[in-house]
Amino acid sequence: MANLQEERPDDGVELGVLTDLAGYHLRRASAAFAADFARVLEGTGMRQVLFGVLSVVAANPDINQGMVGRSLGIQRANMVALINELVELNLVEREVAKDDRRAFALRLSPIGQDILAECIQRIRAHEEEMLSDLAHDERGRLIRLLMRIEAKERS
Amino acid sequence: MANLQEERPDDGVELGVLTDLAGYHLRRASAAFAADFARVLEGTGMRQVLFGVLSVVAANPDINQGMVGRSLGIQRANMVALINELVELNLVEREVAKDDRRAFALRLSPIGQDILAECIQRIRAHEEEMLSDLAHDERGRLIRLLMRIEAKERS
DNA sequence: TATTGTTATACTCTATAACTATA
DNA sequence: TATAGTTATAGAGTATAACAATA
Repeated sequence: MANLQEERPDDGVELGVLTDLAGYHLRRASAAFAADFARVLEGTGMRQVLFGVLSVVAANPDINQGMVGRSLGIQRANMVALINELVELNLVEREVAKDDRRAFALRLSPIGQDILAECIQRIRAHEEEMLSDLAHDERGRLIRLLMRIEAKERS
Repeated sequence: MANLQEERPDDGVELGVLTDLAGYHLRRASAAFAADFARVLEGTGMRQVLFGVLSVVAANPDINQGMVGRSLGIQRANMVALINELVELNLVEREVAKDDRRAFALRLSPIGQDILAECIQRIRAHEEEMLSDLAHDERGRLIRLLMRIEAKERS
């Protein structure tokens, strides 16, 4: 890994060992993305996590909370408030599952589909902006590298 | 030997539009890193953020809180408790700055230097583990890509 | 006036344990 | 016994506004 130490865009402040730690840069890049994300979704009532839930529910009609949570790395307990929020916003419909009366079957409402579509449009523009310095093949390469790191997670 | 880790709890669940969003994968990869990080630093009393502060203070003796915060993207107000914590742990020494009586000059204590060294050792091993699937040139490429995204952040 | 550190505050995200009702 | 959803709770991280001392 060639000398990253020489690339120091900060105001004279050295980052020390952080400079060449992937974990640090992952954190900062992720935070940079998230900070702008809030601005991008302003007015839609959506947040990063809620959008994630909408996306998974849209792609898996009648999925239940637990499975949504597991796919996104969200605890069962923390899913409750998120789903309540989406139901109260009339974005998600929640019915007792026909095959398992403990579970809820989740679906997007028509409004939920509209909101999701609107968010997707904004988010695609946001990605375009954040990744504008990266060539097209670099973007794909980045995502593939990130997926290999995600796969390393231990439960 | 069968690999038990192979069992993915989100089997069959589609992520929808998230699948090819860099922001999503950034978030998940960053979370994967952070989750293991806590385990790696267990017993040292350190956390991701505290380690970041130690690293910057070590690299910039007599730096003040505000500059540390700015370099790491931490608000002034939130730096207070972090520095207090490090001072109470006897890892950081805090003196009124000679050239500016509003500010504190921060330095690592001898113990702080030891703890930092210990953390660096563990973190390097952690990085090695998390990035074991990536070739050496891929790791450098990943960090460079991430730095270009960080640079996109708006203040 | 601007800046350094500070307090107070609030919201989100995350993590755990214990409960209920079904399976 | 195990699982789906729930409640309660607590700890972090993050964000803003306002203040005192100093520049």
